[in-house]
Amino acid sequence: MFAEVIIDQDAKALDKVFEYIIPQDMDLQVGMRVLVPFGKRQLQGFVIKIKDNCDYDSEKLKKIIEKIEDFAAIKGEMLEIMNFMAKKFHLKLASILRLFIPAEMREGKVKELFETYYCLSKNAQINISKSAKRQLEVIEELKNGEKSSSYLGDKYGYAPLKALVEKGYIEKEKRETKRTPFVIAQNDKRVNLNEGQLDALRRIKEDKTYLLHGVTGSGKTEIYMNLIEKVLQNDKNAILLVPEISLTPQIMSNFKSRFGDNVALLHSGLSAGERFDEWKRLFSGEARIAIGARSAIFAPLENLGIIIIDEEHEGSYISESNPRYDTHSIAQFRARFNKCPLLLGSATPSIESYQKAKNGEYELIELPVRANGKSMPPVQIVDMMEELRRGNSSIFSNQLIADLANVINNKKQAMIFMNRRGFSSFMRCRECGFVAKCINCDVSLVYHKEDNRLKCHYCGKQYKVLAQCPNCKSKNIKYGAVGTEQIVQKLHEIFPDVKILRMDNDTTSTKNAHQKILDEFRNTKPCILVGTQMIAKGHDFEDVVLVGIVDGDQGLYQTDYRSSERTFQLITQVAGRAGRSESEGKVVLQTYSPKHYVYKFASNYDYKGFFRKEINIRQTAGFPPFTRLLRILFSDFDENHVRDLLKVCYNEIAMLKEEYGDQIIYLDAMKSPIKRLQDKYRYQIMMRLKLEKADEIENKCFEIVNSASKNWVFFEVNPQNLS
DNA sequence: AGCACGCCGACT
DNA sequence: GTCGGCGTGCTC
Repeated sequence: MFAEVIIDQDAKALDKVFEYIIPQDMDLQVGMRVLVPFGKRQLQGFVIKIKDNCDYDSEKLKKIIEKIEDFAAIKGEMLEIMNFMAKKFHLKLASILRLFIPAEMREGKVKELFETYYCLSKNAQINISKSAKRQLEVIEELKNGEKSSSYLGDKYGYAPLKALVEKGYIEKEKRETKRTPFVIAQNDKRVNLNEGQLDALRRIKEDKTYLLHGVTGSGKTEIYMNLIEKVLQNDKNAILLVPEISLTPQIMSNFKSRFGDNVALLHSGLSAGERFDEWKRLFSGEARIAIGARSAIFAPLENLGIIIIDEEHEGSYISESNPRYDTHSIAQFRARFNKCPLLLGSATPSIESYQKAKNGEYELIELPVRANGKSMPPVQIVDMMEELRRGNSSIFSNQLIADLANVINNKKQAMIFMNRRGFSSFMRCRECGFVAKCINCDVSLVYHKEDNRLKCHYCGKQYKVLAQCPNCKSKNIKYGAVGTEQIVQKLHEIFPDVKILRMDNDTTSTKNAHQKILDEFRNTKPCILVGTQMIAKGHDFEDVVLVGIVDGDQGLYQTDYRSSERTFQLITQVAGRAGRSESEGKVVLQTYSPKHYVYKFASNYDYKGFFRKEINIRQTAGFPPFTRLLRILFSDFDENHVRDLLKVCYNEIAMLKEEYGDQIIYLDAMKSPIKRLQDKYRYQIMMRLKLEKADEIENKCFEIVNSASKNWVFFEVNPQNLS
């Protein structure tokens, strides 16, 4: 018998099947990891197939040395996923397989942690002299149940333990320790579902994809819990994906208290060991619900009864580094493989998903009202251009300051939101609000400090920096953005006696910083919390009565076709933080483009209106979901080398135009916006394709690039942000 | 990836 | 003459 093996090395040259002889006495299964001779070395590999005959020269075949584990770490379904991903995302097989098992296993340090426990021996006549005080104390302690050796040793010393064992009064037990991450379990508070929720529950049962469009606070989580409960009752398993940023202790403990040890939590706070333990609990069937960020889609569960992606519009579901994949398609694949529902939930679905729901590709379920019956807080749009004209050139409008003062007087709380993502910034006229855009692409130009130029990230066209506004001739032109730090500082000047907390990437780098800031905020009144996107997620603070969005435009001119969509999503989400309880809430939205359609729809919480407008624009401008953007990234230490390779590939791809004509809407080669990263020079080919032949063209491009380059080249479809 | 083979320059 | 540089090619 022969085995097809993928060598566990992340190199292009090894990205193929190698065949080996299976020794007579070895009972090998597909999906097992093995040690194989490879040239002069011994390497680890994954068995992906077992067969009777071999395709390679049988003289040259070598024997598998040994199995690494006695079980198949990669289950059958995962191999299917591997093939799917390799085709769809153009990835190396080994790099996909590595996603399926915890890092802990791969390093070759599969350490099962054992801990010794002590318990009282059954029917032993205990007779200890009064002088052995410690021993008596140990016996007392053990009457309440078993205790770990480390605990007892620490408390009483090891000598008494040893003595008790020798006398046969207590017994040792070695047990594998499950480092199940500690979560504070709350009471499992069950809520009565409203009619909308019940209807959703009834409908979600078939082998298809559902889009649950439920306004903020409409009780989506409760639906998820009920669906998962039903799945467990049917002896099936479930995966729930949440954005990393939403994996707060509150959310986790909600699920823990509802489902107990059935839940395996996979989040970034876990140590490698903890992650491995949770993986094992899923693998063995001990845990049947995987909850985690995007990589939890690879949970080693079989017989899935449902897959849920919460906040489906979140960009973090797309992996933008190393193995680049998008979670939606993998979830889709697994759901179809298991013939179970895939549920996408969001208050602000992505344009792509909503379009699919409109097409009938997904089934749309709507929850138009909040579970508590309350309406969303009113949004007041403040025209910052008008403020400027009135002589207020600070970052805060008079309105926002007045509202903040009011909050402080009433000993309530406020959140100030700063949308600052990415490192690039656009150019804007301070007088008239003009923003420089590319003539070809109608996206905002990015200001590049190092060569003092404006560039279009979609077509690569460069422009001279403007000294004067072409619209109003003003010279008051601004580049760059305000940061959270600056906001905190300015607020301090205005409200010197008020506690102001900051929460962003800088202040939450340490392990529990996140929680600490939130706890402090919860217990301080009045208080202002200033932060980035991370304050926008699922934290309910009863006394937050004001949400201020300092610069709504930050996201709007982020130079990509999704910027309006993201801005809408963000405003809706941030607004949802205000007035969660009895107190009335309010949102103040500052903008330099008060007439922009995003603000009109967002301030009315009109998702459908926004969708109609946005989908129209996408269609007219030829952006996804009506086209496919393709980015091929080349990088190498040797700049001449990348440039040559780029040229060769570009020329060959350009020839595809003969064959495909206007199917290729746009094609160009350029430097990548980040020209050098980790000492490697980066160049890219950008393409925009019509959908009909997009797969075909993409595959041909891959073939061209793959055969021209000895290194791996990265393909990205509809990239989130270009760098 | 990593290891050998191989074909060029400069050293005891 | 030989030692060692790294370019190229192979690993079932």
